[in-house]
Amino acid sequence: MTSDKHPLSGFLRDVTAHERLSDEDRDAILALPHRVRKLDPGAYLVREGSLPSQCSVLVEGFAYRQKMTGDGSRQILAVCVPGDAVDLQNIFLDISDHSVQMLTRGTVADIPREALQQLVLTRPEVGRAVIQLTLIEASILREWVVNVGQRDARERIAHVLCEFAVRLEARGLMTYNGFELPMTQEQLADATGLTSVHVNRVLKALELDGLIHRRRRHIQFPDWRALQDVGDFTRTYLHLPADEGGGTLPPPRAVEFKPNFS
Amino acid sequence: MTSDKHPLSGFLRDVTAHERLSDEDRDAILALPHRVRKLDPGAYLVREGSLPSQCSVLVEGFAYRQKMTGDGSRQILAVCVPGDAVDLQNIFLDISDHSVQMLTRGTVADIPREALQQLVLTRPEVGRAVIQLTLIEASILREWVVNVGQRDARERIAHVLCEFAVRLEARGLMTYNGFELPMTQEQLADATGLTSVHVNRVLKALELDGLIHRRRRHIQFPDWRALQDVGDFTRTYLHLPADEGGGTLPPPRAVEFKPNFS
DNA sequence: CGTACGTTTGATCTTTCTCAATAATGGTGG
DNA sequence: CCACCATTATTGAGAAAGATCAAACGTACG
Repeated sequence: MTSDKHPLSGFLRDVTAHERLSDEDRDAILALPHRVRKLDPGAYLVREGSLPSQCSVLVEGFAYRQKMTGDGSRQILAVCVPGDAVDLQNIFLDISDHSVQMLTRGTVADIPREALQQLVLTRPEVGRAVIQLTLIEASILREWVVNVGQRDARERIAHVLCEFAVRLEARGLMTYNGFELPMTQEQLADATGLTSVHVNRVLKALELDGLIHRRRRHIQFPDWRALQDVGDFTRTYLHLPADEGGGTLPPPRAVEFKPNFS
Repeated sequence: MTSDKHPLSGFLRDVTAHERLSDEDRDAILALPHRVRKLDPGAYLVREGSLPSQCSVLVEGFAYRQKMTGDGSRQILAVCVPGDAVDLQNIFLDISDHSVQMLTRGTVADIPREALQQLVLTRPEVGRAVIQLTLIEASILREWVVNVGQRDARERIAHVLCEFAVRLEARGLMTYNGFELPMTQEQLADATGLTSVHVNRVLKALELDGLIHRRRRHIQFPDWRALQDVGDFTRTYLHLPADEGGGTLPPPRAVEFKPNFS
């Protein structure tokens, strides 16, 4: 067990984000049997072609969904953040059609497949909430198809950065009006259908244009609105609960740079 | 009402494809209240941004999911075939993140949202079956990301054709070892993230190489195995029920061309 | 302190897009 | 049944975005 916090609390927060749940339902979720594991970057949570006997919830760290083509190239399909149930897809399907790997070091909680199935099928409100989670994932996936299918390199990268920013902010994972990009430029390339070389050039260009600010892997957004425009980004498809905002990065929180440099 | 066949029979077949259902559950599905409508090509079944009050099931004809970018280009996300519940996504989500339009003339059956919600939440086995349908849709979507993100034009087109062929065959909609492509080359382009001009050239090339045979919109597959190889196609991601076959187009059914021509 | 991995940059090559024009097709009204 | 119109399909030539190949530079970590 990790510290004082219940490993599934992030998951519970996620599940209840869209759906008020009774205390009973909430307790039932927290009472789910689970085993906590620490994992290194690259470790597999799900392997394409396998039948997983348990469903992992990401507790700390980041992971990514991924699928390989016949000639060995890789498409990254989604980035999982803490709280995400990493393979809801596989609760009711018998063969995993893609893999999930850790992006960073982190910890997961494994829940037996049957326990989760039972919970979802016997508690209608929990069922509804979990269905919503999978539908939102599908919505994000649709936007990825659009991103990779219709936008040019600059737009794609800007869009992905916006998506990360908003999703991380929604879970309070933004720092200094920016975030620690958990992926290499090569992984970013595999997520956008580009080459790492080209990703590098585009990042440079975005920075030159004052749309992002990079310091190591930390990325900040000096002009959040402009970046959204470049990336053709609108947050609706994320189906975030507090969607009254209308599309701004929460409180543009006094754009402060660490004055170390430049 | 159309002829002697129950409008929802195709949907029922779909739902029960992966999950044995009790007679009660089956009756409950067929007893769903619904209204049948005839629609012309281009008619909207769902409009992005709207909150649909009912869920349409496609009875006859084809439809497609679609999303527009800010600069007006369109990405086709999926093609719906008869039997598909066209907006399961929207049963439990309040704002549609994409549109669905008819591809051909056809008929749909509209089911009130609440009726379907009730059915899914109160009958665990039906719930499980419907969740499976949405998960399969997500799986297909993932493969589309891969297709558009990692494959070159020739591979993309070949892959999409293979997917159509297998999905149509699974519902007995193949004729003469081929099918009637329900879309223009421009729509095919929007589905693959290419230009209609380029789609045209690639189709020609595929035909020259003896991988497909075109006669009007009817497409046949003289060398089904080779086409799958070119398109890097494996049917696993479709999660078809009878998945013992291993990956061949059902019975290569005595490759017969209409001897009209060439 | 050196090795492995990630980033950055340059030069060149390909695929695919754009623009533009011409031919088929299918459907419609007379 | 035929002429006509609006789509859709096809083809060519030139432009561009992004890929590929190759090398140098940083940085992190054992």
